[in-house]
Amino acid sequence: MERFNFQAIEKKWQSTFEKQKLYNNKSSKKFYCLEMFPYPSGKIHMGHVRNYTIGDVIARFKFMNGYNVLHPMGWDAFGLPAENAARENKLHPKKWTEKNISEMKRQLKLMGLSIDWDLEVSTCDEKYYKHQQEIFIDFYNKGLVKRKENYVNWDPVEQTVLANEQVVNGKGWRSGAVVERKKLSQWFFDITKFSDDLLKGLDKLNNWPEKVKTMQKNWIGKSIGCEIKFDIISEKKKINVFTTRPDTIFGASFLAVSVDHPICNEFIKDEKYNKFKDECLKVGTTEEALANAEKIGFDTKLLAVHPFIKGKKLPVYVANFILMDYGTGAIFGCPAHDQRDLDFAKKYNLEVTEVVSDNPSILKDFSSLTEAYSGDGTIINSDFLNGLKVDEAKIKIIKEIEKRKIGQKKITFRLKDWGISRQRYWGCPIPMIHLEDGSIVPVEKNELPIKLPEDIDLSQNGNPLENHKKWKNTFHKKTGKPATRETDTLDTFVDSSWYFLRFCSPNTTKEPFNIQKANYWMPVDQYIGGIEHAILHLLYSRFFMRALKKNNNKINDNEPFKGLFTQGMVCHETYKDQNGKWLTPSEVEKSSEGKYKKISDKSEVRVGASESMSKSKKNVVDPENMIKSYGADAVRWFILSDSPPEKDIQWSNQGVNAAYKFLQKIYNLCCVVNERSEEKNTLNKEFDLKMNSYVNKITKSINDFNLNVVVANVYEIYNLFNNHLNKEVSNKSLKANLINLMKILIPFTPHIAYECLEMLEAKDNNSWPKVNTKLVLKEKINMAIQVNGKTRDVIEIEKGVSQNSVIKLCKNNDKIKNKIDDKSVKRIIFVKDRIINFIINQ
RNA sequence: GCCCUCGUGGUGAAAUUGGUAGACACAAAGGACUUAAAAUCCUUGCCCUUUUGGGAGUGCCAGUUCGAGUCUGGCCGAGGGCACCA
Repeated sequence: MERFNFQAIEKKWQSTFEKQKLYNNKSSKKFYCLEMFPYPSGKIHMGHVRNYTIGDVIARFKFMNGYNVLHPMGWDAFGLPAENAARENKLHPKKWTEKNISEMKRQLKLMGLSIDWDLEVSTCDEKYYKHQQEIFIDFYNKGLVKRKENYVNWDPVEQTVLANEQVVNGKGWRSGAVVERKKLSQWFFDITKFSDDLLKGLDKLNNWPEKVKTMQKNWIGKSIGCEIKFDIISEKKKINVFTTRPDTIFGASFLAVSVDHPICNEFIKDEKYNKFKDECLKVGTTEEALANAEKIGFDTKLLAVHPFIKGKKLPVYVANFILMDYGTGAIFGCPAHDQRDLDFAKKYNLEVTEVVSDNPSILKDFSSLTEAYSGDGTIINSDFLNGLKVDEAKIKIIKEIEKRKIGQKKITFRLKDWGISRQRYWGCPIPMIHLEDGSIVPVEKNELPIKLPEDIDLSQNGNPLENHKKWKNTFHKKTGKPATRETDTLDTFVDSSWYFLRFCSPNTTKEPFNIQKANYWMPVDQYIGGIEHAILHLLYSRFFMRALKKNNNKINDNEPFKGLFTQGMVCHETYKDQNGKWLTPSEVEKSSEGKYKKISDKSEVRVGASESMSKSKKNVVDPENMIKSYGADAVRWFILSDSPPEKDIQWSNQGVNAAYKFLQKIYNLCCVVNERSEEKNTLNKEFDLKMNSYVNKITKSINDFNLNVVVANVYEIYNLFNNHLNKEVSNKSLKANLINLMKILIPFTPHIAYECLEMLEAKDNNSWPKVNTKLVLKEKINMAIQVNGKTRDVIEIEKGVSQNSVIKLCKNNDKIKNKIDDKSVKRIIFVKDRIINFIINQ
């Protein structure tokens, strides 16, 4: 028995993997396998290991099945941490990033991935961002870039603008500083132009998780309704209201507007109003706070005229639950059929009129009810709408509103334009210049790239580009007039919105990507990454494809990712010492009694819940250490076993150790079979049949991403071999099947698999074992024999055995025959290859 | 508050989509080998019975069915998402 020396073997095969390309020159079928590229933070973590292992399984599997596989890797290399690190360590962001990239690349290579490193791209490389600037100018020329003055979330620590989605509980998602509101001129991509198309496109993405599609649908938030203009009594003003329930107009009892609504301008000096406004702000903007907040309002004393009920006047309130940036910033309140309106009406003693009923003969009494009725039903108390269903009433009332010219049908989206300006140094410069006359124009394309200056001063606050006068001051090439550069850089989500296209032709210098190559490789067949990018990154990339296609109609696709898989997180138990300080797993050991102790002083350790690995809780394990101790194959094998890839997984040393032991056993099995010489052959057929069945199952499981089931099946195959080693199976059959097992292992544990295949002198190692469909038909199956639905025995029979033959078998079966004499059997249920159930009188 | 997802042994989980519940693995207990330990291998794992057997059992309650982890209704619990979206 030889010891499997993983260190030597992994080193040996990794040099092969580096040269290996997953392109089958025979094949015209393509497969683009992509994992979300990492931010070069310094070292890889277990989340990367899981992500890239899953991707590697798919890439190698598809290659072995005859596809041309594109499997690239790159770096999402711009971003704030580089600037923070630069300030802390006095290391230039570029140097810091380059150092991290080379370190992480070295670590990734230790994993034995089938990455084609010739395709590597880095977003902070001017060869990459040059083309991004080109794309920006193209979008600008197509009218997809806007400049808007807008309130922004200003992070006082980072001195930068945050996207809405980067504000968590009113604080910056990275800095944690309380975010301020500030008005700035910003660049925007006109993503809302594509709202409807982005929504419709989701329906065609059959290989996306439903969860992600639902999140995007909610984010885009299409609602169909109408606008209605209300006249204000004794003033010339009108209030324009948006509603999705125009059918409830006869139940309206008040109007409510946002505190930011223009009509509020006349109250700016009103003490009561300002008090109310402060009250609204105090509640905060977080959703949770608002949900628990009481509905409050400010009575403007204005009265609006009900457009359909003669003489009816509606009080106008300013209410804390109305937002200016959705719809028109004003609503009409129909308390009977909207919960918030009902809460509000009860507080201010407003009228509640029921206008939709699920049972018109029994009217609801909303003076005692606390729940609004928002379901379907028949319209009542509503003049010409009476008797209609909700949907019919909506159509009729909108027609009437349009006829009277007091409003019109309107579709609203919640999706907002994508603000792309960042007041930061370490990002892609926006290729625009400001002329003295105030106009802003793009630079000439032949001036690109607009490079980031390297001599910058990071010790000052604010944007280093703003402070760099030499870089900032320039000339307009056409007119020779002095100009200043735009000092905003692009949001890093822009960088990651087209990198998958660049991978198709990473070295082309003429254009962002070669269209023929992009049309061949795109869309990405399988994209794999974390659920945290469910909305932004994926939505922005979908927008980019559409915008690029608008710019160049030779592009075939408008969806970048045909298949999406979101893997779960890697978790670990948490440890605290006696003083409540977090401990890393490497500081803790398990004693022989099963108790956890601190290694340094043997004091007791409190074990906490398993949570996703984070630096703050110290429950992290270093992938490189693990690879050093157990080998890359064992780490890969363990991270794929036990839990389904989409669920969280718990990292444990016991688990990875078990994986390590199993690979050792696999290696020993190969040694044993390789040295065995005797020829026996009575059981070959049965053995071949079983192996064939496993190959069939595993092939299906990989296609369905049930990788943990594959691992379980491989354990079963190992047990099968172990059981047959001493039986009469010829070594020829054992060896042939063992070669197939090793081929199955290539995507999972490539080093040991190739090593064993070499030992077994296997040929054609790049093809996946073929399933013999004729043998699948001959497989034996276990059939349950039930009496009154209870399983009484299980028999092994061949596939396709008829009902009569099975009944015969049952009548001869010792456990069954005395239970099923002809008189008592009432009915027989027979499902071929599954089950037979005898229903008997009791 | 709204939306989505999920509840199976001590643990991670399987279950051919309505057909043998708990595959496979981790942990545990017992045993074999060993002077010993490690490594390795075997056995066990709810209740009743000495065994053969029999019974209960997939969060809870009901229903559909010859048959329910899977379908339906109601309840309870956990996790995730959210921009009070009119």
